[in-house]
Amino acid sequence: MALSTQPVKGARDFYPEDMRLQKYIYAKWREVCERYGYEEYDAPILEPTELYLSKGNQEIINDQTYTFEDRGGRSMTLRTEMTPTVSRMIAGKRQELAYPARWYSIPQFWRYERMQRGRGREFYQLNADIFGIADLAADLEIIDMADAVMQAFGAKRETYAIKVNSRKLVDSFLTGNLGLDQTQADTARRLIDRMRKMDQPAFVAQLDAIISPSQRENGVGSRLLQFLETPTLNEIPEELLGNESVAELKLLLEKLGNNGVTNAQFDPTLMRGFDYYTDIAFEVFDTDPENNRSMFGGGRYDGLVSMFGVEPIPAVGFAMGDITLKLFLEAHGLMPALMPETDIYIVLIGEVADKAQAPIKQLREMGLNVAVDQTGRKPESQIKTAVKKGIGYVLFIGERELEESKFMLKNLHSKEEEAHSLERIVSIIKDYRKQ
RNA sequence: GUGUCCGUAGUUCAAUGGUAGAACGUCACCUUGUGGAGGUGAUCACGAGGGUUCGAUUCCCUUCGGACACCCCA
Repeated sequence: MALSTQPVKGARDFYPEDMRLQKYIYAKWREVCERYGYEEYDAPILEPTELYLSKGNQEIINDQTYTFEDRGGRSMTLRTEMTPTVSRMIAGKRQELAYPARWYSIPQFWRYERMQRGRGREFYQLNADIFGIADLAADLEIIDMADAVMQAFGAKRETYAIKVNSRKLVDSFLTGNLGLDQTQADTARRLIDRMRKMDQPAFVAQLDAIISPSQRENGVGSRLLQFLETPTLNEIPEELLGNESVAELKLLLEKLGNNGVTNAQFDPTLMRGFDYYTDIAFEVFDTDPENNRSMFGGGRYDGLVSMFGVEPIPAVGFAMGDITLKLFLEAHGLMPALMPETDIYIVLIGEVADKAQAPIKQLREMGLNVAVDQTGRKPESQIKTAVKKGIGYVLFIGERELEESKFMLKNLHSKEEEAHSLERIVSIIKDYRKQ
């Protein structure tokens, strides 16, 4: 039986045209991160399984990771997210780093999942984190940067919304104001996370199942519902007016607005998992009703670095995946027309391969990306290859050109052609690149 | 893990219980220094395995792969 030409299930091959888009995305990601002063880092794709276990969810490890034993009997896991890894790196050099540390990375991740739209088993994510700032300023910067990434791809603010919530606020409301115990609060958070996907009666029924009869008599259920339906922070229930998280959220949204990020809004149902986030959390949604999905998000995770047995370091970060981003770009007509990297395709005419080496080399030394056909086929076929590759120019090299040191350059879009010196060719191509 | 749908040339599709066609593509030639048109020719497929059957690409089962939803989403 023949070997399969397909990539492994759930993973993608990046053919050159796919890679071109990928490079475009990475370039934008890098550009924005570096504009905010973030430095790029990377780490191994393999981590010891304990790194993920210590977060406490055995089921995730068993069912949703690529985990195996290496030849030394160690349990290894292909990384499924970057936050534990970057926290490990920060913890490892905590004494010598200059804080605040602003780091970003574009790693590949593997999750053993059932595939569906916008989710494969292999994907890339931009991860950006800031360490060492406990103040709201860090949350502001991260959300502002997440927005800047969307802007860099040409997204209009009405096409996406940034929903913001505070884990601290929700926790203090559930356990403080409503008097739920920790187990109840955890269960309630999971339920709230799904609220937008359920109908109201089903939600209320499940909520009633969580709270005790005496709590129900105290109006716990209806108070929670009232909170969850808060449209804006100005309409927050009275019992939360003094909560400092409310003031922080207000300040955050106000400052975001001042930065021009006008599409950020409070959403009390936003939970964003329930693992390591400790305070502000946010998620960016596609507002298109056809694709009204959460695209990416982030938040504050002040406790994670201390998992390595060192003093905690405050941290805020976000991550956005390449697959969901591509869906967004497609849905909103933001896919760029990408040019091939090759500037010129050399068509050799006659037996001139040897003599053509010198001018070709000169073109490359002057900074052009030059591909030579090399097949010895007739010019027609060579040109067709260049057209198919999407290359902008063809340069003919035959006896005539070599004698005159002027080479016939043909623009494949305009079909115009003219003989030029190598220097002139270089300047024409460099002008073309700028378009 | 559950459910629904789907697998035919490189691609997009068709037909058929009696071993498959087209379009586009690719390659060659018409046209040995010039592409997108046209002509001629060639190339290339029933995902895999098993079952029913005289005979299966077609029906059934399994498996692999794909799409979507649920679950989950770190």
